[in-house]
Amino acid sequence: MEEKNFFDKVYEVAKQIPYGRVTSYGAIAKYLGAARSARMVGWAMNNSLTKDVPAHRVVNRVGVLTGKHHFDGSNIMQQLLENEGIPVKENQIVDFQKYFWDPALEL
DNA sequence: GCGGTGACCAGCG
DNA sequence: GCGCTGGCCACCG
Repeated sequence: MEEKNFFDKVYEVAKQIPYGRVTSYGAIAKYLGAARSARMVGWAMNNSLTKDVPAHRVVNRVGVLTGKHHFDGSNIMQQLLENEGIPVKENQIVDFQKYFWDPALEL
């Protein structure tokens, strides 16, 4: 029961991302105990797009909206982040480290 | 049932 | 200092 798959864990963590905060694939992967599996985290986000998971709050380790291309429009991901008070410039989050939320650190 | 792929990250040359 | 390769697990064809 508690032993969910990697995907399910990613969904749970992504859902726990607080408002106005962002995290990285590596942070989630590391929290799950597999920092080297960050690739799969991104793939999980791809499936999370059809779920209630705020995938727009998840970016790479440098704060770049790598997955924006997977959203409906082109700047949808950026609009969502700015709507939460997170400044985004050139598909990159400004002061990313300031808004960075580490699940392994706060959970 | 098997092989390839995927929104990445970190180490090594 | 920069560039490339390896690694991890689940889903798609």
